[in-house]
Amino acid sequence: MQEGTFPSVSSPGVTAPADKAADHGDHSACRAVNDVLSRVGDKWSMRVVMNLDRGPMRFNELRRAIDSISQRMLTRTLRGLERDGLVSRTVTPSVPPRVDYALTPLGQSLREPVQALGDWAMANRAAVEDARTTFDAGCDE
Amino acid sequence: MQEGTFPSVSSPGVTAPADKAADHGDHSACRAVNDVLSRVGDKWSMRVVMNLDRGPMRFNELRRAIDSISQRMLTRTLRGLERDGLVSRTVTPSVPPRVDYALTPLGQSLREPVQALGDWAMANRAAVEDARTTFDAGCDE
DNA sequence: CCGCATCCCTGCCGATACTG
DNA sequence: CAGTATCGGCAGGGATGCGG
Repeated sequence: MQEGTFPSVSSPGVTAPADKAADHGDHSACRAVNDVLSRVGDKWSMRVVMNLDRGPMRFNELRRAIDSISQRMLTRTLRGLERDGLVSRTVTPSVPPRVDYALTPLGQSLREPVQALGDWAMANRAAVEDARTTFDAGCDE
Repeated sequence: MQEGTFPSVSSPGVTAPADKAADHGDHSACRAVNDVLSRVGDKWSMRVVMNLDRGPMRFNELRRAIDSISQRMLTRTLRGLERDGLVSRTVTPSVPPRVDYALTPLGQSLREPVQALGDWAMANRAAVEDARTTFDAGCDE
C-alpha cells in the first residue's frame, strides 16, 4: 500500500477533465502535502511532538523541557498543533489552572515518518556538512 | 537546546515510564535534525527534489514543471540544495548555455523518508482539515 | 538560456509586560 | 500556572530589470 508517488504538479493546463477515480484533485493534494511539510519544517512543532511522545505534559513542563523556546512560541506552536488535531489540550479548572497537552493518535502516527526523517538527518549529517564546506570553499576561493 | 534527542527508532506501543530520557547533550545532532527539517519544510525544496527524481532537468524545464515558482526562488532553492549536496549542477558551455540539475545519491536517499511523509499527508489530509474546521468553529462560536 | 541584483511587502519570531 | 498583547528586527519570497 505504499505506492506513494507524490501529487506532482506538472499539470500544465488547469481544470483537467475529471474522469479518473484515482485523481482526487491534485492541487488540493499538493497543498495538503506542502502544508504538512511546513508544519514539520516548523522550528518548534516537532520538538514539541517528540517531547509529548513520552506522555502528556503541562505547559511549563514543556517549556522547561524545550527551554530555548519562548512562551509566546510555545503557545503558538501548541495552538497550531491542536488546530491540526495533532495534540489535545485538557484543561483542569483547579486553583492554579492546570492544562495538559498530549499527542492524539494522529499526532503519534505523524511521529513515525518524522522519526524516519530524523534518522536520515542523523545518518547523513556528516555528508551534508561536508558538502557545505566543500561548496563554500569552492565558492569563496 | 539540550533536550531530547531524536535517534531512537520509534518505540512502538511503549507505555512511557514518564521518566526523562537520558540526555546526551548532543546539541550538534539536534541542530542537524532541525536543519534537515527546515529544508524539508522549505516551500520549494521538496517540490524540486520530487521533480528531479524523474531524471535530470534543465533550469527552465524545472521552472515550467513547478510553474508557480519564481525564477529567483528556483535559483535560490537549487543553490541551497546544491550546497547541501542534494543536487548536482552540470554546466555545458554551449551557445545558448545549458545547465542540468540532477539528484545526487544523497538527494535520492532523502527522497524516501520525505515520500513517507508525503504519503502520511495524503492519507491524513482529510483528518487534518476536519480538525481545523472543528477547531476554527469551536473557537469562534 | 541562465542567473544575479534590487525594491518592497509580509509574516515569523524573540523580548517584554500584563491579565485571570 | 497558563495565556494574551504589543513592539521591533529580520528573513522569506514575489516582481522586475540587467548582464553573460
